[in-house]
Amino acid sequence: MGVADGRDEEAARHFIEQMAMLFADWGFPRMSARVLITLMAAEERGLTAGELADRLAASPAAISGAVRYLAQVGLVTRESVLGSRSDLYLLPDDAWYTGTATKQALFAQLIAATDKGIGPLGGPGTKAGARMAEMRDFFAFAQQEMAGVLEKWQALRGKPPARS
Amino acid sequence: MGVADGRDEEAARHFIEQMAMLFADWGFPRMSARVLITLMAAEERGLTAGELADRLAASPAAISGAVRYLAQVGLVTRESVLGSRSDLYLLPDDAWYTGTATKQALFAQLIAATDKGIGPLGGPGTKAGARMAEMRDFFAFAQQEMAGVLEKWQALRGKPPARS
DNA sequence: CTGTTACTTCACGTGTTTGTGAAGCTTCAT
DNA sequence: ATGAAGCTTCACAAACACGTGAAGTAACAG
Repeated sequence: MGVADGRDEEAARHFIEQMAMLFADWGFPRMSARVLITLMAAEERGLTAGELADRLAASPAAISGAVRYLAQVGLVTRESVLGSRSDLYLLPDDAWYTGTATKQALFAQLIAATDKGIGPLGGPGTKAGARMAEMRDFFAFAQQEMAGVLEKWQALRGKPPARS
Repeated sequence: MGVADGRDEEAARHFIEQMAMLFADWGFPRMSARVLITLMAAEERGLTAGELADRLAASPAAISGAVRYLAQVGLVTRESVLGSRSDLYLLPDDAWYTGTATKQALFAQLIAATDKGIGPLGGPGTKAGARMAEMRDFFAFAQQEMAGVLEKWQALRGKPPARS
């Protein structure tokens, strides 16, 4: 096959920017999103900060900040290269799992907050209280189900390969 | 029962602001989030724009904008009151279902974009292409599972009540 | 030890998002 | 008709996030 087996740098750039902006809508800082997608779109195993700056035509400062955020939420890993001061940044294998799991924390916050609100609103007997209780239940349900979905995915895709 | 059966306006206010900001993190415009939670926390069946402006100490303009957004994404309904120029804004019964379903559209966009990217990156045979393909599969899987979760919720909670 | 490379941190300029005040419409009351 | 209440729209001001340039710091090379 292989109609499209030469990489089209021009199109790749455009694609990266598109995807990155989609992730930005999803809540990522813009440059972090760009770095994330650039790593994903790289043939290399990982990229250095300098390479990222090059490919994105961005300042080292911007890369630094972007990478810090990504590392914090576990979507990027640092690997120091011997004999060079450049670290290599790479995506963890379970990037999507991690990314989604991170969102789970927000759910937990929401559930906890909702629960605390029922009292001040007059208790579960009031309309307001009842609405809050239902919301809490919905999100608790969703959270639990999501966890199940992630497990299912790992079972389907995450396990089989395991090649060294 | 009834330890907390008087509504504590002070605490309620604080709670509303807290929750609203959580929803804002989730992607809502701030004022829209506040309106949403205020409606949820109200004993009344619905509130007018004026009442919302009062309770939130915000300008009518802000309410107007906030409500427009919420109506657009289906999280609020307008009901005109006879003999008054004020419309009543209320939450649809399936607010959470709707809200979550709305997010599904973003997933679809992401999946489509990812799929389009595989070609420019050199096809599914390349590392980059393979990564994109896996990402597409992950989100497609998640999307499908989420739909199942919503159905399950409706079966559990949505159906039973149906009191007039 | 000195120089160079590569990243990080800091202070600033820019653009976007938010909410306000004022003016304009529309609908009900007189 | 005329008045008035209630939204909505518009133009602007404040707050914030973003990314750049310049200065600082650390690590390897000679």
